[in-house]
Amino acid sequence: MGRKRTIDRDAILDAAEAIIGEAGAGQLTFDLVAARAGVSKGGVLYCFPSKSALIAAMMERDLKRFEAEVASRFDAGGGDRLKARIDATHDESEAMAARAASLMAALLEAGDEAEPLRADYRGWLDSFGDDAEGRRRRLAFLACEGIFMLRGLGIVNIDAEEWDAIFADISGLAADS
Amino acid sequence: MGRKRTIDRDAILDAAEAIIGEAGAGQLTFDLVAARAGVSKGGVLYCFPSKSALIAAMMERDLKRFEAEVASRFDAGGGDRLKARIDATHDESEAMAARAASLMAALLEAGDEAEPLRADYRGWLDSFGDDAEGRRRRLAFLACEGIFMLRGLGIVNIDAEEWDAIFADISGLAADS
DNA sequence: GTCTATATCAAGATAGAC
DNA sequence: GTCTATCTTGATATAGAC
Repeated sequence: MGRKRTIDRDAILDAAEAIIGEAGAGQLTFDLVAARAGVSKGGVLYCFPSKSALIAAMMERDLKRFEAEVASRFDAGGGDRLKARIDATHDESEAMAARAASLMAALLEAGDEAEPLRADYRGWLDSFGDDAEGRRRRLAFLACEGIFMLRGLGIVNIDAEEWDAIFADISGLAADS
Repeated sequence: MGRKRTIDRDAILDAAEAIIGEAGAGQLTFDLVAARAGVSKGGVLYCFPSKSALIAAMMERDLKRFEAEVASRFDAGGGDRLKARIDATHDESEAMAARAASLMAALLEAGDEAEPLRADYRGWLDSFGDDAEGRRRRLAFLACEGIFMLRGLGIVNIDAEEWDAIFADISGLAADS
């Protein structure tokens, strides 16, 4: 919260998000972001010294939001973190899902900057026990990721009805089979 | 099979594949591809008029290979196409899987050129019935895609043991639960 | 310390020579 | 049908204004 900073990092991230939402990750350029955020290109680069830094920052913000959403459902609900995560994925806006998937894809080449994301996923995979229940819940987790990515990457279009049906099945598998 | 064409399209695709395999999709440039294939940059661009066309061609070739693999397992095995596909994914080389996932990601912005891929996935989703068995098999399909993408995109590292265990569970879910 | 303006360089794409 | 020369855009580095 430094008093000195007059450029608003969040405003830049908002602008970048808007561009991705409207035109896709391929259109994300410093020129566009700068224009949209009302900052000079150099100013953007001062805050985010490379494109992968910018993308990593967007991803980190989204990841935090998503984790907060999961935590809130976890606290409200029955104490099942996996169920909270599945429900959060189910309800996530299409815009946020598309952004998440394309950011994941964009981070592919970014190496170290994707670490928080990798740690999150590795943690989930390690959280399942080796017994029948743990393995069943791991399948539910993977199915949730599978449909999330297929939709987010634009590989399949899924209407609300199919989406709800699939998540009902995933929840069922996580809960009991 | 045009007699006139002296540039070997497959040789260009081989070169592009080699680059992605060694250095990642981010290093794929026309200059590198041309040098590696022993053709001029213009020659490459004559065959593949844009980068997304080149990527789509790589993807289409990989998709054909994969479908052939599935078909061969389907013919040899017990007549279960889903099982054939799950097994083919399980056994797919890490190199091909990484390429497949990063090509999917790269095709994100390519619009129409990803159509064959979309059609393939949509066909799979539509192939499952609405009864308990169909829905269970759909979950197995999605879990298979989930782990495939998470590994292919480099989001999680999975050793052979974990990989085999997961696919054993996926096969079990597809077969009976 | 924070930011703007400008320079540089790589890479996708095009036009036209051969 | 293929290749060379060239254009254009976007990512990044630098110089210096405030």
